[in-house]
Amino acid sequence: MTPAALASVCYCAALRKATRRVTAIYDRALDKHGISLAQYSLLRTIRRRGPISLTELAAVMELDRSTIGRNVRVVEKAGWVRPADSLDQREAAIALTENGAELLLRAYADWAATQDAIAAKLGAGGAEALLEVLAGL
Amino acid sequence: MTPAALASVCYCAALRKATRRVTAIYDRALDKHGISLAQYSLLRTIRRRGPISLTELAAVMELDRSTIGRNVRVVEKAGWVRPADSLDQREAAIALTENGAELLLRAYADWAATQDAIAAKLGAGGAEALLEVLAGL
DNA sequence: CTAGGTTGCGGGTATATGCCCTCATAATGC
DNA sequence: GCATTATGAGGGCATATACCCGCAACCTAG
Repeated sequence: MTPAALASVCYCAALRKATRRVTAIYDRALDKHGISLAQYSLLRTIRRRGPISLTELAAVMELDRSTIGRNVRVVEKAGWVRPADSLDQREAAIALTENGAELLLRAYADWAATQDAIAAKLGAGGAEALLEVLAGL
Repeated sequence: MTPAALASVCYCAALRKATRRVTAIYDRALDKHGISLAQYSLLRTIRRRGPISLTELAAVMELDRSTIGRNVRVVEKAGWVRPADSLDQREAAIALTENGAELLLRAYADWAATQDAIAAKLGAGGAEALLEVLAGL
């Protein structure tokens, strides 16, 4: 049997299914703050990388530039992100607002609790192992 | 340090990023057949589960019913899927067409090669381990 | 200092995804 | 047998995602 025949389960389909499942868990935990996991992740990245251009943000998050543009538009409309100054007139640099920073603080406990729940489900060492495997993909 | 503080990397964000990356790899491999990984996976499930209702298909794939409805509409328009008979008048049962079955056969080699490439990247035992971990999520 | 290439974004288009509401059909209780 | 409940789809709405194209601003050769 070839390896592929052995693995009749598609790695990609399995990844996608697990991602949907896990995303739903985080989304439910963050729902009371009016934010999705994708948005929480976006804001966290913006907080860490300070004022940042859309292109650089896209590179960091490995998302298409246009995707970043649209996603940022949503959190900007919500008041969590604002345009930031930039020397390059082409650049649309953005930064976290006070409201955005406060939201991240408010939501942190729920995010962390979910992290712990996932880690517990993965068992001892499983969480680190998962992150390592995912990073290798 | 709490477990959450240790794991400053969000499991969900890591999963989502890896899934985007891997999906892009499969999508590129399947592109010459005019099909995406998501569609390939959908067709494969329809082939295996024979004529099936949208609700059952949604349950099997763990997707929202409305999502399945839309995704099926796309592959149906492409001629890979057709409506099937059903006793329940409410049900929209569907089945693979000849074209759909042939497409799956044509695309198989490229899918399998991608599977092997991913397995190689994961190393010995890594692939099985990944599937096991994902199934546990 | 201008011409041409480069880079940064936005918009158009399409799929993928989920939630909610509505409608039609089935099943069930009385 | 009819009223109520349950089930199956579909449509509206919103976000997430990618690709391509065009425009504007930069930058660099000459």
